[in-house]
Order: sequence, then C-alpha cells, then structure tokens
Amino acid sequence: MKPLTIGHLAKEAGVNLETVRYYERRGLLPRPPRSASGYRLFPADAARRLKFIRRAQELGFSLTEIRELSSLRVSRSTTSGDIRARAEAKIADIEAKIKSLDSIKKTLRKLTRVCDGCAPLAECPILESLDRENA
Amino acid sequence: MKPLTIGHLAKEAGVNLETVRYYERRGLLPRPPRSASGYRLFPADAARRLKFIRRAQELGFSLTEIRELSSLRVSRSTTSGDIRARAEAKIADIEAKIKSLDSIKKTLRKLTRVCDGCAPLAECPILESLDRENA
DNA sequence: CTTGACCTCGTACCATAGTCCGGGGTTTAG
DNA sequence: CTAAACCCCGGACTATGGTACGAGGTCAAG
Repeated sequence: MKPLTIGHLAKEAGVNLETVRYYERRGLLPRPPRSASGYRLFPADAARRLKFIRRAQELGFSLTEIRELSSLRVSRSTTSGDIRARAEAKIADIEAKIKSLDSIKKTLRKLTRVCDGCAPLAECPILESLDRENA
Repeated sequence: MKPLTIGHLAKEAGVNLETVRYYERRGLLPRPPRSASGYRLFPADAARRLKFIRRAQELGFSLTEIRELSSLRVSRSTTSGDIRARAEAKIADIEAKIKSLDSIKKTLRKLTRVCDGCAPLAECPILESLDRENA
C-alpha cells in the first residue's frame, strides 16, 4: 500500500489531476499527508473514494450532497441518533430516485415492446407515455 | 384544456418562467403556437413535460440526454429498430443507476443498524463501507 | 384611457463543476 | 549534471444550466 502521487491517483481513478485538487479544496477528499518537498501522498484507497464521488454524481448528487453523504461516517460532535436520522433521510431520497428510474424504465420497456410490431419507418407511434406516465 | 400562458405554465410546473423559455431554446419543449400578439400558448400537458424534465435532471441526466430520451418518441427518419436499440441502451443506463443507488442504500441501511447500538457521541465507527463497498 | 400585470426579445449575469496556464521547485533517467 | 517528467500554487478560463434585466408591446379592470 505505498502512497500515490496525485498524478498516479488521478490516472488510476480516471479523473483529471486538477479535479483531485478541486475535490480536496471542496472537502470531498481529506487533505493527504505531504512529502518533505510538499508533494501530496495519497493512501491507496483514495482512488476508490474518487470513483464513489463520480458514481454519486452520475446519480444526480451535487458535490455538496456527496460531501454530506460521506460525512455520515466521520462526524464527531454529533450523536449517533443524529447520524441515523440523516442516513434515513438519505435513504428516503435514494428510494425516491429508484422509484423514478423504475417508472422511466417501465415506460421505455413498453416502448421497445410496441416497436417490435412496428413498420420500418416513422410509424412507431404515441410514445407520449414518456411524459404522460411519470407524474 | 384551454392553453396556458408561459407564466401560468411556469407556476403550475413550479419552475421559473425563464427556465421555460430556456428549455424551449434548448429543444426540450416543442415551440408552442402563439396568439395573434405573439404570446406563447402552451397545451395543458406541457406542465407534465416540465416536471418530467425536472425529475430526470435529479436522476443525473443532462438536458441533452433528456432531449434524447424524449426524442425516442418523435423521431422520424429513423427505423423503429433504431429507436428500439436506443431505448434499450437507455434502459441499460437506468438499470446501472438503480444498481448503484441500491448499493449506496444498502450501505446506509447497514449504517443505521450499527448506529442503533452505539454510544451517544462520536463512537459510531467505520462506515468506511461507503466507499469500500461500492466498487 | 390609463395603470398594473403580463408578455415579447436579446443580452448580461450567476453558480457549479471543473479545466487550463504558467512560473516555479523536485525527482528520476541517461 | 541536465533534461524530461512530475509536482506546487494561484488565478484565469470554460461549459452547463439557469436567472435577471430592461426596453418595449398587450390585456383586463376601474
């Protein structure tokens, strides 16, 4: 588990080097220890953290929300009941997202089934469902 | 089903009026018919469309992706097989998102269970799982 | 027939999330 | 020992997704 320089970390996680610095500034990555000459030395698992951030972003969480999500583990100065409540709120958020995704998915599924029986060109009709169903 | 002016539509959908114009420019809303004096007259269901756009955004889709998603219905000049393939690709995207959300949710669930048995203060430990599990 | 609330348009401005630049020091390979 | 490749930092720049502004036209009520 030798420490990574910022360049290696960035490459491993598949992000821009500047993005790593940016996340550090924004508090999404703990500031890593430095070498004698000032180079950042990241623990090997920092890459996993970066990937988590990326995935969470794709799921519609802002960097601020992701920081909150991550801080559910480190927080001193809060009671565990408090953490629990915040975790439950996040779970509810997530369940709502899953529900929305499911309903869009169902609509798309229906769409592919309809298309199966369609004429080659632009006949494939009334996929109005897309905005009609997901209310 | 009397048509809505932009102001009423915006209010009903809970978005800023300028946002409606913006979405129209970006091609996310069809340009509506106009009154003699040039006012936009939106069909009543435009509000549903706006809400769909908002929901899709919260799920991590960009406006461009949302336009693609919606265009799965209107597209002339493509075969239905083509539409079908694109719909299936979107379904796969969505399933991946659901999986990620599920894994984050599971982690948070575990967290609340651990917390239940925790001391009041900052003892609540090692929720490392957050980035450790979702690889 | 004017006042206020609404609409038109174009343009300017804002926040978020990066990304790039450039002057400087460091480290490594030849 | 020097050149290439890497790192530092601050600050400027970009793209996306809006939001605000202002000059002007419209519409409904008193």
